[in-house]
Amino acid sequence: MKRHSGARQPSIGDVARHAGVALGTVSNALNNPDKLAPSTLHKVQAAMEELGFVRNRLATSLAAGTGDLIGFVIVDIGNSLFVDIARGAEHAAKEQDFKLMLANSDVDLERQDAYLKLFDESRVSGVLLAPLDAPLDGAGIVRSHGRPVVLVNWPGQENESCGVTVDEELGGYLAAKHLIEQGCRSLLFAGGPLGLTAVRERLIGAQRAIRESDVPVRFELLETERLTVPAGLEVGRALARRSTSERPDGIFAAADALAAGCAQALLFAGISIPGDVAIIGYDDNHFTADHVVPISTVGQPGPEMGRIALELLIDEIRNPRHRHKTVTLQPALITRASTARVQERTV
Amino acid sequence: MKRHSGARQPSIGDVARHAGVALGTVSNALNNPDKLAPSTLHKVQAAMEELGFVRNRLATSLAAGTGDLIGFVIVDIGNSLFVDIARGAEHAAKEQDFKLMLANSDVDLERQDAYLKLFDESRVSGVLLAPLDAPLDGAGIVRSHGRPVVLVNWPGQENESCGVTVDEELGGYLAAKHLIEQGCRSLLFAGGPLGLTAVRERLIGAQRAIRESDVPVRFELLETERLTVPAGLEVGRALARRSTSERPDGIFAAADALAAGCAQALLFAGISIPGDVAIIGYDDNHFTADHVVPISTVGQPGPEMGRIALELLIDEIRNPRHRHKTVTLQPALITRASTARVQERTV
DNA sequence: CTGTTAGCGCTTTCAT
DNA sequence: ATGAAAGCGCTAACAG
Repeated sequence: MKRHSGARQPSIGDVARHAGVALGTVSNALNNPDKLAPSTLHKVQAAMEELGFVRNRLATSLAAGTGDLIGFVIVDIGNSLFVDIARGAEHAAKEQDFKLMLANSDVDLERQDAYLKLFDESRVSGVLLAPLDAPLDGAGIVRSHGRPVVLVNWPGQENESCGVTVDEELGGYLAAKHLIEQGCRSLLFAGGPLGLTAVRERLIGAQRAIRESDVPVRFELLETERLTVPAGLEVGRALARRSTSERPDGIFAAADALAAGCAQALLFAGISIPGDVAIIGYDDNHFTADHVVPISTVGQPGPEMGRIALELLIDEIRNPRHRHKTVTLQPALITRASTARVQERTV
Repeated sequence: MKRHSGARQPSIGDVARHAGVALGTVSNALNNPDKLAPSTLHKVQAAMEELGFVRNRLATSLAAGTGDLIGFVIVDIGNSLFVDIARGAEHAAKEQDFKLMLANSDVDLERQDAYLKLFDESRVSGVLLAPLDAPLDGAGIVRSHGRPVVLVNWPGQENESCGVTVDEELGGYLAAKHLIEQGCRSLLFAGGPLGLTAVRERLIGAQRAIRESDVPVRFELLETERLTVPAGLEVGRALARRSTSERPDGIFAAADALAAGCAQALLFAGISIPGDVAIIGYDDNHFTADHVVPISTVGQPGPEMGRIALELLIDEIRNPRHRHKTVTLQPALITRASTARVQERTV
């Protein structure tokens, strides 16, 4: 392994010369190794080793007209759901011999579009997009014309692309139903802004659970500005100030961070969880399990979302008779101490 | 914006024909727009728009021999420190007109090397590497021969590459000193495995703080198998079983997750924090601030690490007289409720 | 500004 | 297996 400081990197031509074979043979050693006699193959590989040959993917993909790269534009790399999705996608990519490159749009539509364009220009075989809760009929998708795109955590676009989603309404339903089953009779839904599709759907699910309940359940909606710990603290403090009778006995926070903040404020005020009030979050972020009072939540199958999204993408890449579809996965209720109430259900 | 389903994507040749200009003029429109008359520039841009032209970076970089791509291989995309670093790097990259692509090695040396190779083959201008705490003299660095590499959260290699690190020893010192100043006289250092460089350095810093203390402080080392919440729970439970006199009054956990688990177990056992025992973590992971008892910690300047690393990398790319160096940043003590003890310092 | 051309490193095909 | 050659889409340099 020699040092070629400053010099041009060796090409397959150099390798061919060094190994005393034809240029085409080196190309074959790279792409159709079994079409070569073992001895020549070895000779070529030895030459590559000695020269420190590094294949040039730019030239390879340009000449071949195809590649094995997949780009994944992620809204928020700080969110454990998307990290889980990325892991699942990477696993699946590896199995199909595709390489996965990530780009973080950081909840910024402009950067999302910029990265979509980058992947488009890089002639990736396909792109995975975990989009913002914002219109993607703009430059983003348009730019990707002709290139397969699969939406993750977002429904596919009619005749345009596949999508993988989780049934948010069901998640909301499960959470609220669980609270009711644990004996809660006065529910508070905290979350927002309601402009967010996911929040709205979770709310709708919760309301359905209440409608379908065979015991009467009071319901209250508290819209928050954000889905963060500080927002949750605010909710918790506000509730702590209420009289016991006016306080809900079950809280469904639309996100774990919100639930965590809320729980913290309530505990601080001496209100017991789940004794006085049960609380459940959403997303199964890693920290909920590690809370003093482990918080119940609704988990999304991140790794599976990533895996399925990638499989849909590869099908679109390889299968000429590919048909777009949206796969909807089911969230799972994860019960922990924060909702472990004695059953108070009336007889 | 027409659909070219299935058809070849338009090239600059197509654009030239469509706009009625020379091929070279289109190339200029892309690379030296100011060398064109505004009217022709417009004509070309209009043609691009109409044809849905997407520049081919493969061809561009291949022909030009250079590009504007930087690859970042991250050990653990689930760790908020690295996410912060990535954010800082992305910011800096944007300012210098470089594009940042991410790859997650997921704490796997094999995948780390695979991605380094991928970037190498993709002829990126440079690569940022947040490496495993494992030898990188192997395929990893070797593969990257000739291509600038900057190590993040790891010291640069002698005459090989730059690095950006944080003074872990200082962090350990600050944490232990803080506990002592808060009145702790019996310290426990929990963390491990001690094979991890960072853990070892934090430990050494803590021991120095004790040596330098002008009051006698007892010290105990408890090596853990991992730096996780479950490991912390175990530590906490073990401590809870001890008699009060044998229990330390200050705990320095080498990582936040460890501290969180430990705090949880202690609180569960009815031991007060910081009343009976103060506790401090390390890393400033987002969840420490959101604990019931907000946990003190030592924070690393993630975004700045990323920014500096990228600047070092760009200097190496552009400046022929570049000299390798390792920049060491300072961690910051972040005090919260978990160490807010009444000063018990003897007179 | 035009028109042309060599060449980036590779794939692919063809005849030998 | 070889050797030659066209072409992928672009840059860069040239004469006009």
